[in-house]
Amino acid sequence: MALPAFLRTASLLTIFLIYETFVWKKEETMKKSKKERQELLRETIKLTPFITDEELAEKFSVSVQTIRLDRLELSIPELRERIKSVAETKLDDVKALPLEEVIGEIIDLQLDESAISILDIKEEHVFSRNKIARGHHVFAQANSLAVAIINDELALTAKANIRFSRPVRVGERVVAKAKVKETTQERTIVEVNSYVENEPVFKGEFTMYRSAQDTKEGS
Amino acid sequence: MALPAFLRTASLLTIFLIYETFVWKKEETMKKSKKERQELLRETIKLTPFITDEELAEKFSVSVQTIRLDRLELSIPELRERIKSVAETKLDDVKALPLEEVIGEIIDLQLDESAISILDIKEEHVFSRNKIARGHHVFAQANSLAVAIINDELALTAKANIRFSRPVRVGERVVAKAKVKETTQERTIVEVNSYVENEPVFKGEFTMYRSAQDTKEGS
DNA sequence: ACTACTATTAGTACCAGCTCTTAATAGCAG
DNA sequence: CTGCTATTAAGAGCTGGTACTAATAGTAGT
Repeated sequence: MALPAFLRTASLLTIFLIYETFVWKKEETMKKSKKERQELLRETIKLTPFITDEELAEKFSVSVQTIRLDRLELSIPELRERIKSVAETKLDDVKALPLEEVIGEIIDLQLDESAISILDIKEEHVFSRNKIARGHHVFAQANSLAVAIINDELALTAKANIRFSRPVRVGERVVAKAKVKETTQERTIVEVNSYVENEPVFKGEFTMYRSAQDTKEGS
Repeated sequence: MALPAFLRTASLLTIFLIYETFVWKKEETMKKSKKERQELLRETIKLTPFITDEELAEKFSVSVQTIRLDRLELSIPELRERIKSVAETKLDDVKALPLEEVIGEIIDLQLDESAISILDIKEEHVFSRNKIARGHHVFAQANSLAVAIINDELALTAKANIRFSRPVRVGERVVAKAKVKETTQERTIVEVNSYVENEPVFKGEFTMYRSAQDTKEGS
């Protein structure tokens, strides 16, 4: 993962968890020692990189200057640089091919035509009992692909008709191939077929609503 | 596709290609008309969003002010805003990752009869652009419930027919109610209806294979 | 030729969010 | 009481802008 240095050691999961919560309580009333504060500072910026010195100062109940001194000592770049490097790794990712809101890695994308993504089934995708992938992961890969293929501001899944033709096991690589079957003004029908080594495992027809900013449901 | 507006119509591949190349020749010697220039400007920023007005001014051999007027007319945000929105979609990616085991909290379970689960839609479930939940989360909740209701060692989703009837937004609580409709030796048909405050948002019919230790696919 | 209008350019004041530097102050340990 | 660290403050300067006013050039219409 091409993450910038100030983010690199954070668990991605944690990032989002805390990023989400975002309820910035001041770090207690008691003042921390310099070391403690700097450690927390480092964590804080790692978790919520888009935070100004001023906000940090308030959070830790110290002056802005202290925060800047801390950043200097910890070699943490300023906000705008942090934003920029996040944005840059984003562009990197575009190069590397994996895409946004997508489960699975998109390896080919012809907008409004066809797309291919792969998903490696790992332990976290399967039932521990039998090592068979939970269906919703395979569905999510296909659904994500159906969303990604739509070259429009908004794409929402309205309907889907799916069939799992054989179980997928841990270690297997699912290749999903999406093809646009039909396009009307408002909706697009996308067919997704998923395979493990050329053997079909999943087939789905997705009716996607496009653009119309508030129509049906979301994916 | 959660790309910022100023990027939205560009091919991702193209973005990086040109971004990479980055050899900025001045746009000819001849001055273009306003319309031509603005069109090129829009393209240029789409392809290389990290470009300052000054650089653009040089590229088009006009003054910085003209570039700013153009951006104003074209509603293209300033550099720092552009960088920021690219960075934000990057954080979306991080946020979008988790899709755990059992989705939703099961609050009632009558094996082989009915079941209810709730899922609170949080930031990580939605598209940041419009705060609408990604379909696969709503699907996953229903599918998980369909699996849980089966009183057997193994339950795999074989087929599903689903429909999203209205978008679910962040902050809303989805209540999924599952009911067993039909049971034969090998398979069970489960109907799941999901609501937000009694308003239907999702409906699905799941055909589940039970027990038969290796039949169909996984959920 | 005069007027109207568009496009372009210039200049000023202001902003966020910094960096860099100098300097003052508080608190504590030896 | 001295020396040291930590903290805070104050000020200049930077980048990449926004917002606004105003001057100028060129072209078209009458």
